Amino acid sequence: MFSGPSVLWPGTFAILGLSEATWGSEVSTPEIFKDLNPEQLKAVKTTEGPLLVVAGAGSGKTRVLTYRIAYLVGVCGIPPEQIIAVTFTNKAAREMQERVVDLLGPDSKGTWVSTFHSTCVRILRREINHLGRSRGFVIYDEADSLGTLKESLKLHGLDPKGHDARRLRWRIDQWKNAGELPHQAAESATDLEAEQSAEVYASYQRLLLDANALDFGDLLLLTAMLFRNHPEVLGHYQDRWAYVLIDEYQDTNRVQYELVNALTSKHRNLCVVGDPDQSVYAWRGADIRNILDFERDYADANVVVLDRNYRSTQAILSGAGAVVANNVDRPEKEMKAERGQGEQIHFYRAENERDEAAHVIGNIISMSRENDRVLSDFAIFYRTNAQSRPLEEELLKYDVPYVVVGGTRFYDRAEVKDVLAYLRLLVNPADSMALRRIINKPPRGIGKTTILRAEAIAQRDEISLLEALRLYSDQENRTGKNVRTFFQLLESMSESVHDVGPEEALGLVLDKTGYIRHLERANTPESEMRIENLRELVAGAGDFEFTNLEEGIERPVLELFLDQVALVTDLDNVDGLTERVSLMSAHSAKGLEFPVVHLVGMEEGLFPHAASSRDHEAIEEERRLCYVGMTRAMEHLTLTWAEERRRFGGREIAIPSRFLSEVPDHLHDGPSPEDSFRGPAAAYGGERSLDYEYGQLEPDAGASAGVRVRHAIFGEGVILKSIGSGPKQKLRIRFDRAGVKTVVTKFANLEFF
DNA sequence: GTGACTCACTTTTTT
DNA sequence: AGTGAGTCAC
Repeated sequence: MFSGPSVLWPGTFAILGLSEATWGSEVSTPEIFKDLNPEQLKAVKTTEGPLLVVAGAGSGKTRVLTYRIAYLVGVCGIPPEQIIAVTFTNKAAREMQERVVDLLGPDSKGTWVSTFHSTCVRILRREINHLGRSRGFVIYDEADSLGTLKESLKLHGLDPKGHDARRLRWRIDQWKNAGELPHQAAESATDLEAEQSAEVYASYQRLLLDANALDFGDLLLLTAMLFRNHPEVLGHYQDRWAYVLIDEYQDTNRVQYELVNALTSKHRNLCVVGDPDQSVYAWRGADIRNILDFERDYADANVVVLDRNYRSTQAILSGAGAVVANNVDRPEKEMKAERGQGEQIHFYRAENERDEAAHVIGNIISMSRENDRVLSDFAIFYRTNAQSRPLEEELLKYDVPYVVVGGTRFYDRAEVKDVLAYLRLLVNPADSMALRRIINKPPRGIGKTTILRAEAIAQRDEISLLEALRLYSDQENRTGKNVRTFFQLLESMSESVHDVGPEEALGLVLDKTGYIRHLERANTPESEMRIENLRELVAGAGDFEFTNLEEGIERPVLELFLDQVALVTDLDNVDGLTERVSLMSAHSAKGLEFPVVHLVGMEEGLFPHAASSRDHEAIEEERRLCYVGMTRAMEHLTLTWAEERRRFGGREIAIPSRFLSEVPDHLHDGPSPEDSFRGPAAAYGGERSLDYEYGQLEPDAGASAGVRVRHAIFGEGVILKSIGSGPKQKLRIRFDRAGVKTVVTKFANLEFF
């Protein structure tokens, strides 16, 4: 926990502008830096040239970053606006900003602390015209972007349904993460499928351009393009930011690497902070090589290793360390605990997910009564967001206040997206995804047929969907009338919406469209909740307006609001001050810490997740994720697993996670994971057996989703679902060659491996 | 064009 | 178990 004084040293600003030389060395270093250990101090004071800080879990990484900024400004006299610090979440950015202000006072605000994505948005809002595009672009979220991709699939005469679209969307994202434009993707394509995908990528980009929209990947990719093709623009930012700090460097992907490189290639004052053991975003294109190769890429780099852990007890740290030590592809590193041994890690074997929830919540309730514990001391982590439900039910049962971080974003709720889509359309009439979304919400008699026809016209005449639709208003039939009414509605809003803030604009939309009245008519608990959410949205817009009034307004507040909505996540709204138990995925937990942590669902197929058990690298990432989860705990850590779990509506037999058996016995109490192994499933316990040993699959034994099996006729496949139990147990299996089949376990003679 | 119904699929993790 | 897409009758 950060514990710096709120005022650093008297007369901070008296020393502004003084160089370190003026202050001499160690002796005259301001008092506050005595809080740092020698390595941390070195990381803070090595201000010139490239610096890699390998900061293990709990080693005071954020403290180093904030003190470094304080040092640069307060001691070296660097103007705050020449410093940029980039983080991964808005929350981390805000936290860092606050701490810097604590250290240096409000005048340090000129330092730019923000995420890669927000930084890119701000740059693009100023400079995107250099790429021949308009500054008024909108940011498409996942759903909009998937919708757009489906449109482009249609253009290619391909089936836009389900799986393929998602896979392709993912593929395009990977290209963007790698910094590749469509033509580069096409060049590197080695097979027909890749070629075709690259073509779809090209037309997808075309559609985005038509809608004047950027997806998440574009924010980074287009900024990289800007820097590639416009040295004068790059030069401006290189000079502006003479000192660059990057947090969570192990999670950067290739475009981000390129951006960082470009920005720092002139002054070379680059400080990156990261921990290879906490790299958990490879699936999103993060390239662990960025940190592993740092010393090669920057031959003159200084390296500081922070290996003292101030957060966790020895037991927790050793347990987590023992788990991650099983990774082969990992530089040798061991953390030293500064705190005492502490209590053992606790293991709990639950009958099912409800028993698991009851145990965890019971534990929290009884612990909250002792030792001055407050509810915000407690956190529950899981691998997948869907696991929050039984926990929430249990918390509700006992009236324990809690907050679920992540999962469905507030701004992803249908009603919220609808109303925001009206604003988006008003701000950017080219936004066809927004138009599609709201054209008939609430119902106004403009249905599928009309939209389909308008789409065809839009495509043929190369006009926007809105323009195409406008052609219908001349028709003297019912459709024509409905369309006219719709355009009148838009016009009645468009004039005033530009002159008012987001709060009023939302009110206007709700009023004119009759959206709330439509919900009220439904009069169900569901619709009431939606109305409640919309009120929350309006209130949130009011807050946004309020906090953004004093900032220098470069663009209409309404547009800033829409940017923020696109980039903000629930995680950004966690504040440790509220009296609540926190529930979140292990990914969301990164960067946080809690005195008491429960890590639930430690089962094969869940954690490590089934989707990751295919290859070795993915398993290692799961293991790092487990390490991240465990090392969030300061004093108390409980790992739980269930022997049986409801998943996809059916009951499934679960096998304890291999990570459990990687925690040395003497470091934990409670049952051993081996205790509950059923039959030959024991052979499936460790990674060794996963790769090399085989067993015969019998009913109820190890038949959980995600387990790979081999069938004499159908070949290899992966279990999707187990139905029933005992001799009648059946398995739904997706075979690599033969497709999805249902087999009776007893007769199928399956080998698993 | 709307609403009720069926069915398939979902679950990784997030800016 | 719950959602979203697709189908069908009005």
